[in-house]
Amino acid sequence: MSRYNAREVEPKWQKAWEDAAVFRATRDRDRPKYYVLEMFPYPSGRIHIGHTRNYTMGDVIARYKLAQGFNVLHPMGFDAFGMPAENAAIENGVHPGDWTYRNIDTMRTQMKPMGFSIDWSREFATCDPEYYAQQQALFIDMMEAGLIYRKAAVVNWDPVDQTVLANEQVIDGKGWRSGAPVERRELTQWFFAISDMAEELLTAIDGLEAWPEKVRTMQRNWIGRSQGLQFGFETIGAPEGFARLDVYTTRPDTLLGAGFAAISPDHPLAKALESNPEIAAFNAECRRMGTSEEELETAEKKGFDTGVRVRHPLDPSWELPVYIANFILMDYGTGAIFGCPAHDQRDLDFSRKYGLPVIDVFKSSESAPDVAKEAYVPLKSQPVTYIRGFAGEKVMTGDEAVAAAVAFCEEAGIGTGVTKYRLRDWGISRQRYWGCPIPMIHCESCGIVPEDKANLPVRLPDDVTLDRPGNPLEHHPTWRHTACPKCGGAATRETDTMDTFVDSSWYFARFTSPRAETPTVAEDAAYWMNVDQYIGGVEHAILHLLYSRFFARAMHMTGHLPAGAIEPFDALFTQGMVTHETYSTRNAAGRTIWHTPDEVVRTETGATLADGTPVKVGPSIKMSKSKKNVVDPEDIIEAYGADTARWFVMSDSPPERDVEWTASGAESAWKHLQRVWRLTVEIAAERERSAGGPEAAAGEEALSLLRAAHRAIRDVTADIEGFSFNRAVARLYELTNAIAKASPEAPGMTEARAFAMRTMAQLMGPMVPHLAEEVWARLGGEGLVVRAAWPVADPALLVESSVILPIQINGKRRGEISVPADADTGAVEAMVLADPLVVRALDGATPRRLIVVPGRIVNVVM
RNA sequence: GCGGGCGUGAUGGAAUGGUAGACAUACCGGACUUAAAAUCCGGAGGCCCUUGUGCCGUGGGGGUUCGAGUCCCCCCGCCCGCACCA
Repeated sequence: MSRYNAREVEPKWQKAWEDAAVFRATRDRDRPKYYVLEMFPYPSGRIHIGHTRNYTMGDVIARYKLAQGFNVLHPMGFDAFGMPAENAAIENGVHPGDWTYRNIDTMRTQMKPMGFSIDWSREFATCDPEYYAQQQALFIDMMEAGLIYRKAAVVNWDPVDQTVLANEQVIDGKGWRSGAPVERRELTQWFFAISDMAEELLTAIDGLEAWPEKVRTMQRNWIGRSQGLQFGFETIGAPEGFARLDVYTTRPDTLLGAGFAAISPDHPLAKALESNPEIAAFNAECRRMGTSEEELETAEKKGFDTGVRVRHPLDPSWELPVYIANFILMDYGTGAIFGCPAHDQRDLDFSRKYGLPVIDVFKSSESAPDVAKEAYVPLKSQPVTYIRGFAGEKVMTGDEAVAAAVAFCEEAGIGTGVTKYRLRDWGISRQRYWGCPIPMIHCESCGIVPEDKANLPVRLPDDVTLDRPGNPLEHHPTWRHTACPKCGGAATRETDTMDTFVDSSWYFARFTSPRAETPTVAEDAAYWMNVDQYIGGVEHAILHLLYSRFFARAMHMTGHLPAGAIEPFDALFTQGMVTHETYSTRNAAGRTIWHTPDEVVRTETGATLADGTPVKVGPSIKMSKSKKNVVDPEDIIEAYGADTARWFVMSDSPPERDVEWTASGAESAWKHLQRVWRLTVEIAAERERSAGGPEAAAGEEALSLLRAAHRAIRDVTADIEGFSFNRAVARLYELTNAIAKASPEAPGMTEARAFAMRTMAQLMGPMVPHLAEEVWARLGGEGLVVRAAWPVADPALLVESSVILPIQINGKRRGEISVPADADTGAVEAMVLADPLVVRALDGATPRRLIVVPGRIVNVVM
């Protein structure tokens, strides 16, 4: 029997799809549209198996919706600006653009044999001048709409390389290349005013019903709306101009538990005190830390007593010390707090360290002892007993107490209730070459003015030197010199480029009219938006998705998107990552050397290199180039074909969960597809033999197979709708087993088997499209299976005549009973009570309860 | 540190609060074969020399319920994000 030859079959059908332009998306008012999008890749070099999994998921949805009669848009592009291209340029002397476009070519070449239903005519890369020209136009429009401004912000500065470092380039407080201790430095930067939309972005989350709850929760927490009290401490011994110290607290109810006040090292008061050399030194030490929140929060808590005192707002005779503390963020609230150690673990740790008092404000109940071993931090919704309250009842919830405290303080003129957000404005300035130039011009007489739109794009120069420190655009000999678009005088260009997150914040809208001379085209955007199904990694749950939601609103405000598209992603699915074990050895210098999976031989006890050197097997983590734990899908395609790779990544693991890659899985996927193929050839031969003969009516066994096929239609459809691809695969295994077990000579079986197998071709088509076409064609399917309408289960073939109910006695399974499917509860109860098993168990007694869950279970409670 | 998630046989996993382990991998046995591969058929959570209408079993401990892998509380472990990685 001939083997299924993926190498021949797959290109054949890919050509057939291309010739028929099956995946070309064009506006068509007569068909409902469906826009499915996977987060586009960064062109890092090669596709890895994680991409394969991601795009196969999108492809299953796209092909399924196509079969359901939708006009499907399924585009692909490249998120092509970013640091790796510059790093490659520095390390290998290649131009970032050459490196990027070469990678894009490689990755496209790797993706095409996968047979994805992508409309490649819409492809673009964000580094294409045609794309970033429109991004610059958007920037100018957003500027005019008041969504962009400039302010000073803190960056990581490498004093040796004279460059700004990304957080990931700061390792243990040192620059990754220079090894020099990183400093914090202030630069004037461009900002998007996303925090102006904080409330809108927060409340609109409620409407995102087809988003995972966890992503909605993360976004809510990120925006971090809090209600609290802002008030001013009267200071004692503070420098000129600091008579008041404003603090913000979300727990004003704990004011009488105050132990100290603390300010950020970046607070103006902290800076004003730097004439004291000790304070200057402390602040400088704090500023040696990186800028990431994680680093600030996990660093050892340190403080410095400034000597300044503040008066407690409720008791002017009560003085509190003011510390500078390294864990206070200048960006949140007022950059100053009061510490309540009894009810905040961090404040407690701090108080212990510096010998500050700990005063309980409330307890869990009237009788609870006064304890201060551990900060008592109950949920704000939980009622507690106040022992040092000053407003409201003795027993109330934290929420009630906060409201009462705010009301009291407003009444007494101590402070005001305010709503604050954790969300900060989005700083987009990057002092790098390989990004979208910010289209602004600095003119001595006109100030900062936008470039004339007619002059867009502001192109990146090709001739740059990346091997010297600093921003390449800044030290390019001519690029920055230009004429002021307003007065025509000599002026200089902005040399900062945009954060690459900007590029990915509107690409989904660009796909609706990718070649237009404007960012979008109204009719196209109105027809195709929103993205009906967006698919991507959960690592983008916050930033990318939040920025995109902001951008969609900004694009609506500036006339580039319709009002209906301000929430651009109707449904979101976050797929898990593909992980793999890591393998490492140490070299003579003790440095860790990583090894790829194909360099390593697994043994029973561990792993070794080919030469027998023992290898340390590390945990299975996200595949990354740096850890070398990557698997190249090309190897699998070469050995087994694209369908095998697609089938494998869809089977076994639920798509939202991480999947650990193992080599054994691919071969079993291939075996299964071979089995489907053998059955197809067998059935095709049976049909040929019986051709022209009288058609036998379907007997009981054939009917049973038809029933199995219809159950598969019902279940696979539900599983695809619910993103349970692994279950859909299991259902298809069951159908294969049913077809294989059916006796070919049973009456009517030839056609029943052919029907079941054609159904299988349709149901597995979204996952293994090439094999599906081949099966479909061999068994008399009409046209291309990719164009065939999705099958519909016949309800008459789904009903069973009887069901088997397990019988529980006191919650433990003791037996089962077969009852007619249409028996009502009373009839089932009677049958259960008459069952010998139950009679014996009851031994003449009357059951206390009899629970019948129709179609599921019976529980007899004695 | 903060926010979010996950934890089920040897393995990947299945299970609207209702028969735990579907389906698959690996494994064991059988058929076919000179043999092997491939293929086909079958077995299988653990325990007991009590084989039963038995007991135990979904990271650990507690709770709600007629009934908990699923809901609630506490704990442990792992993973993701933390604003200049994409």
